[in-house]
Amino acid sequence: MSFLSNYLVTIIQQRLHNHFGPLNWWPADSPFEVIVGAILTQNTAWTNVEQAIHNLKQADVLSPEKLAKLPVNQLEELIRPSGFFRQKAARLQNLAIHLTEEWQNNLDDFCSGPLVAARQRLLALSGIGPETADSILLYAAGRPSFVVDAYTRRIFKRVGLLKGQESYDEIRQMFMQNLPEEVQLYNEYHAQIVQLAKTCCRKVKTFCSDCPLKGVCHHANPSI
DNA sequence: GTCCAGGGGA
DNA sequence: TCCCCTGGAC
Repeated sequence: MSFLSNYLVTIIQQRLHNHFGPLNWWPADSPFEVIVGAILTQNTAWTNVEQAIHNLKQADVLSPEKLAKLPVNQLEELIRPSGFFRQKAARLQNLAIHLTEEWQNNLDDFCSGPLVAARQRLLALSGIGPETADSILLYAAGRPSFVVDAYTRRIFKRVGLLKGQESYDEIRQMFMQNLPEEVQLYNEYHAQIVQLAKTCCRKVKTFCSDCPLKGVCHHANPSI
């Protein structure tokens, strides 16, 4: 990996941290709630997910045992605000049944072992792709697996570090090969990326003049 | 009222 | 490539 990638990946994290301060993700009361949130937030704004999780708490079904037993049409109604509610209800229930039947609801065991193996175990489940798997590993299990999302792609393409055709795993490797393997660093970095994407580095209406990456990013100043 | 943002599967 | 869906912005 080039010196330039290493320099940019590192300095961007520092800039974002200085600008936003520590963000202390993931906002949840338990590891299982993180897992549920990771599935519900697929292709969905977090505000919609909050309502769905609120509904699950109100109904007192936010545990693998209860989600496994809940009639799926009831689950669909509870999570409806998060969108794509039919597929997400099936995904959640499938995961809850898997955890209950194969892992005795022991999330530590489920996410333990070599990182590659734990990641494969997650990816084998229906409805868990790379981003959801890495979110669960990082934010529910506290394991050093960098999360890549649409925001990461957008920001680092604008910065000039990505062309746009890279695969998920290539981008993940770019971060992991250029950063020390620290859970807290991965945790904060992804949170900072999301924060930047929601404030300055939005999809269409950008606010480059307010951006903490001014001077580093091609988008704000194509002459760099 | 229309549009927009946003992962995974087939 | 297309389908799955919502709340919020405009």
